[in-house]
Amino acid sequence: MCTAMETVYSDMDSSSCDYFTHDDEDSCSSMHASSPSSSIRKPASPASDSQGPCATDMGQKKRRRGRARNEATVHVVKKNRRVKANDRERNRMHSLNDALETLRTVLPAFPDDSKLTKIETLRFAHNYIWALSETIRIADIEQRQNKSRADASLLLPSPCVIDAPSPGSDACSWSSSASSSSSSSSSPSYCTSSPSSPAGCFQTDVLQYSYHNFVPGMSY
DNA sequence: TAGGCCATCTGGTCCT
DNA sequence: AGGACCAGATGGCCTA
Repeated sequence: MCTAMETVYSDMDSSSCDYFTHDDEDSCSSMHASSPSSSIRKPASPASDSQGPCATDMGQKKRRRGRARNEATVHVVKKNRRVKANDRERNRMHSLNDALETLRTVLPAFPDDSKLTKIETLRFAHNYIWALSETIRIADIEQRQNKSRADASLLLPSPCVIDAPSPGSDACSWSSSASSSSSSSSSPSYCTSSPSSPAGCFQTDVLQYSYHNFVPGMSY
């Protein structure tokens, strides 16, 4: 980690970077202090400030030296601003990665699969949402058909048939169970439904499909 | 060793 | 003015 950073910084010192020129000896150390482990950076101490090119002798060339000091100050201000921006950007990317990691925990985990990459996570999440939507849609159609069949034949309604879909109802059982089970563990959520249900068969198929294929009509 | 993935830095742009 | 967001560049690590 540190070696990589050192390489980057050393390379940048030798490049045409405006903020880290060759006379900027402390740029590397200050950047190291802004590593992800510590956001506390060592401020420019008065001692190091006094070691500047114009700190000791403010004699005859006072005006000229004053201007040089101004330039140095502007340089330091720019550098500090850059360091702060880098720190914010790092934190922003970390929060983005945290969100991605949270998304991974919600997605069903398949055995012998290594960690999904970022792009795989996003694509699988898209497909997974599509699969869940399809499952709910199919289950809803199925439920309506059962109800109309029961009404037509004047038979007693099946115990599991409900009149109106509601949160937690059978029509939504898989999606809710999937979300609840996968939120607490990484076990495959497609095993939580009743295997005898056609929707259950569909959900497994559609989940496998969502994992291994692209959603129809989806462009990347 | 090439290629994929990732973390980080950087400068530009937009927004508040 | 400063922060958020973005895309490009760069270099390290890992794997086939």
